[in-house]
Amino acid sequence: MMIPNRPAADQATAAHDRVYRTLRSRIMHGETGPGEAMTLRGIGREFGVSMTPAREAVRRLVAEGALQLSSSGRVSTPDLSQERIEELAALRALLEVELASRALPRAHIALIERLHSINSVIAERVQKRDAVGYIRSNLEFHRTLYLRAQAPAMLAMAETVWLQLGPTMRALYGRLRRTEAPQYHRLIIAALKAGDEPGLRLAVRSDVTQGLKLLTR
Amino acid sequence: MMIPNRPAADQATAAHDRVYRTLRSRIMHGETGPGEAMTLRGIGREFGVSMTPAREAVRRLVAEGALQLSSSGRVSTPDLSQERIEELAALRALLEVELASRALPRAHIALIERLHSINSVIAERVQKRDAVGYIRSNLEFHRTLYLRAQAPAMLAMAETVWLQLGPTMRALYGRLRRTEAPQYHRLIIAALKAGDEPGLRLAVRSDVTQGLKLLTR
DNA sequence: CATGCGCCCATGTGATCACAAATGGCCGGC
DNA sequence: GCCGGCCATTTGTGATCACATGGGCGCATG
Repeated sequence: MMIPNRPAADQATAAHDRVYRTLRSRIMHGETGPGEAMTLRGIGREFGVSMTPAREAVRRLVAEGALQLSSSGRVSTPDLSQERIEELAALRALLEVELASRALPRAHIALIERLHSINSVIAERVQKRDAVGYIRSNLEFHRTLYLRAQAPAMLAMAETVWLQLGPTMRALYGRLRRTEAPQYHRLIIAALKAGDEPGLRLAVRSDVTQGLKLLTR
Repeated sequence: MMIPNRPAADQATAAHDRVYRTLRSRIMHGETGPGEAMTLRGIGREFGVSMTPAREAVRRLVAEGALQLSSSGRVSTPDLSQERIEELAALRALLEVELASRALPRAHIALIERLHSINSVIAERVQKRDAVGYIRSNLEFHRTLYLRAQAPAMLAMAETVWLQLGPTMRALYGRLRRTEAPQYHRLIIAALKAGDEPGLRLAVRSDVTQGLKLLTR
């Protein structure tokens, strides 16, 4: 039996939460491919915990759609159907356009500069063909903007959609042979600067659905 | 009418799933008030299971926002702030308008008749001052319509919002001294019959946000 | 060589136990 | 009479165990 040492005040998070967060980050940022299987004992072994916290973390991720349970209880990252991907993209558009719109009146210059700097990180990742890094920075760009919307429930929903799309996104951006930062991010920044709400809505919608388009053809 | 919660494809469900479904239904339909506390051992005792399945069910409900964990891990139904309620109402509007819009081209006469019949059940519940029955039938009305949208992910998100609003809804409709079925449901049905999409969007939006209005004043 | 069958082990599920922390009430002091 | 600290009990967390089941792999057979 493990000795439940008290690691003082720095690590207040429970074990299952640490497992949950790590797995969630992996899935959301495309570090695991679609249909990848995992076992509770395997997770427990990796994190040095028993099956109990592993199970709780997995349950939570299943509830968020980040993982799938087969009929026999086996867990794996979901392999999304074409319709499901389109639906999730539509959800992204719906939610993120609204979030951007709500963030617009609160977007002062410091935010715009921060977005600009994240955008150059994205360009860097793109040139290095670093898919995971690209996805991570791309999501950071969006999250940074949406945080200004002061709408935590809505942002949480958007992140849930990102999570579900995570494993698919790597495959998606893998076949995306681009060498420059996404053009629509520049449009988003421009619309923010100009206070142009219709333009912002269009730019966000385009940015969010662009990936889909090159998957369906 | 019984609870048409799920397609009922699986009857031999695991214990934690039975606990989960029961608690979820209770919370969504306003059978538990806001801020109500529960214990894992208590849940286990009620359902005749150990703490393990109770914990899994609770974790899942926490992930969906149906339950809240205090800093010490105590679980309770959330007591939503005013801003949170408004945000969730905005989410309902956003998602459900889209769902209704997608359902419109697929809404044939049988669906409309079914909605009409559910609506008379609602009227009955209203007259009996049966808050839980009212909420249940009201959600059934919406779910019946949205099922036609063929957008399971979007519907799941809408249900998650209903779940989060559940405990608040009873308090809400408790102070709603109405004696007739909601007028906007009739507008929704009329718009469906006429194939009037803008009218439908407006009617759904109005129906969904009406409850909020009488809470904020 | 291909195919089908059966067995073994890996895997998920749920119960129970040990432990630490928080909670709530009780008692004593002021 | 009121307040504060102390202790018993309740509660969540995580480990371990017993059990049923499904999957995969090897072996036998046509």
